Amino acid sequence: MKRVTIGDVAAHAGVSTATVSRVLNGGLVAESTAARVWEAAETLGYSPNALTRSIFAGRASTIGVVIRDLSSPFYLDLIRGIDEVATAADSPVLLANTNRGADREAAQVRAMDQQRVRGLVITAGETTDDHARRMAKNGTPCVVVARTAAGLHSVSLDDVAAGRLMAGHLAGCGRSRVGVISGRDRSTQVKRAEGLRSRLAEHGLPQPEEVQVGDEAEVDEAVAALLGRADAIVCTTGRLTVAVHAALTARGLRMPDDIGFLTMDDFPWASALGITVVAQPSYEMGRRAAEIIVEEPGSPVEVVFEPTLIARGSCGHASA
Amino acid sequence: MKRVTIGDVAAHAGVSTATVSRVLNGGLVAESTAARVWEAAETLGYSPNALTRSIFAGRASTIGVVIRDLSSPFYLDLIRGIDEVATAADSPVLLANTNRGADREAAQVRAMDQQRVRGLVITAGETTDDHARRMAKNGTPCVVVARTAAGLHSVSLDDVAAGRLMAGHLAGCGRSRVGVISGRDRSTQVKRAEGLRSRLAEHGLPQPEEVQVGDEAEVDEAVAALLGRADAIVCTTGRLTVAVHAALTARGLRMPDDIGFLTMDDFPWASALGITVVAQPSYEMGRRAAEIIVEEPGSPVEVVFEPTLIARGSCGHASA
DNA sequence: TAGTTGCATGTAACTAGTTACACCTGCTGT
DNA sequence: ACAGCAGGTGTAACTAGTTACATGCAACTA
Repeated sequence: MKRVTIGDVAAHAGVSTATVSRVLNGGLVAESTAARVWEAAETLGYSPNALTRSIFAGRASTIGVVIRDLSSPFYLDLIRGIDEVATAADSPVLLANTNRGADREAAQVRAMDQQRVRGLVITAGETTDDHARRMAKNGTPCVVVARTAAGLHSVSLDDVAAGRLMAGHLAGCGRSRVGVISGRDRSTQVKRAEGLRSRLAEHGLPQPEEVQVGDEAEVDEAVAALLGRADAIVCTTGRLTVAVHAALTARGLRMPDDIGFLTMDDFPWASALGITVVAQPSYEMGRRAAEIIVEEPGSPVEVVFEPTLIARGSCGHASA
Repeated sequence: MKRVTIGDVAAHAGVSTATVSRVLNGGLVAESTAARVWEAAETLGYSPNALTRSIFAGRASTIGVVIRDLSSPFYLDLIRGIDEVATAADSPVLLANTNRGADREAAQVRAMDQQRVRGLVITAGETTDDHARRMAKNGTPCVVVARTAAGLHSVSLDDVAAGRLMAGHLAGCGRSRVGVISGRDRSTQVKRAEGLRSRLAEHGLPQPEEVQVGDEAEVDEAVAALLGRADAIVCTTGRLTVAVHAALTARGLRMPDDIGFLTMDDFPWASALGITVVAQPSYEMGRRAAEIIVEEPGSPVEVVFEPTLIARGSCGHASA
């Protein structure tokens, strides 16, 4: 039950702990001694304590990730990207889900700080930015994902461009009365709606009607409010795609004939369902966020990714 | 840049580090002293080092999770369940993805051991069991998910029952020639096929034809090999559902009329697509696994969950 | 042969906390 | 008046490692 320590290995090999440490970390040691130490470590089943190493190094090897919403496909791919880079850098990923609770977000960021993570990827509201900036000042690189934040690294999407892509496609498909269902959170949603509006205006189309929705439960009502007055429903957040799609099909509406449907974020089944989406390169964004942490640039880096439209017909087909 | 330590707080409040520690952890301290310490901690922006605490406690507060396949919906829900319980127990989750590489699995389990995780949830092949048992002997509760393992805790599905559920539904829908597409891995697949075969036999139906598939790329070929000889395709692993479904629809086959389709693991879009599945309670399984770690039972616990059939018509409808 | 060099190793101080123990008050009981 | 006790606090040893520095010893040089 008692853990094997470096001292046990040292005693077994008949050397000091300093020598064992040197063998493990590649210092100057005679080959015969090294062999004895390796053998002792092997027979005792020694597993070096990463925590102790970290306290000496001043920080842990782990990369922290605070996730708003573990069930969203966007965040899942983001984590995959982060994990990929982290594993390559020998950094385990410390994950914390917040379920979009502001208090829980703050608590998790604080917890990550206490764990002395090597760096932190944050997908949380602005409330956590102050703490993140304090961490950054202490030498912990913090990367905000899906929006920008003054004084912090960020990896985000050109949300205005995403909105404009959507509007361009809608116009190309001959849709003129657009109903928008958007999430209640932050800047992302505002910018996408902004891009949508500006480009619709450029096409001489009327401004869209917009309904903000907190969670899945409110979606059906929102759809009901828009139907009749719209020939296309746009959903500006990927996490509501299932719910909006369900609300439409539950009414017997067929896409694209009865109604156009356009949403954010690609997902595995979009192709099978023929749903047109504006995709973000979520996996790449995760990779980039983790890379920033590994590289530790001196001044704030702002990476903006471009969205892509993947046309699959749920909104009709654009005329060239 | 230099981190605030307990010593700094102590100096600022004019007390010893022991007193600060007592204030933070609720020892015997005069109220006036405590107030001075809290104030000092506040003004200096003190954030206690969880690593140092852990090394004293002998282990970290984190719960490790080794995941085979981050893109599978089953594992995602599992993580959500684990995270939920872990957060309630003030334990961050240390996540490691292995992409189904045996060497990477072993390396990640070893890494978790070195991080001195409080407990470990493993969804990996049998190769890692030896190391897990060694960890268990050292006092780290290890829970194997999706299969059982001698001497270790486990949370799994009654896979034979899952196979039998599938066979029962197929028989009820009047399907007689069953083609099975299964993953190449471990016992899970074997048991599901076993359950399937036994119950098909009980119904007097011919034994199914089975094709094992390594990854998505091989699915189309497997489907091609089964078509014509089967009136229903069964997929015994959720991670191939998208690929099998795509292979079927790519051939213009409609479900359930042209071919029956039945697969494992529920997912958000199954309902929209009308796909009949045998579901595992993945979120609950994650919760249970984490609970075992928090409770630390003395002897190995084996929890087996029951699968549920969710009929949605992709295989036809069972007659009563 | 004495001095220099350099490899191999041990000693001890360090990381940032926790905690057993000793100590000093000040109050109560006899 | 003095022992006894309890509350409050500091000292120092402890966790499991890393590393700067000192030392020992052999080989090589002068």
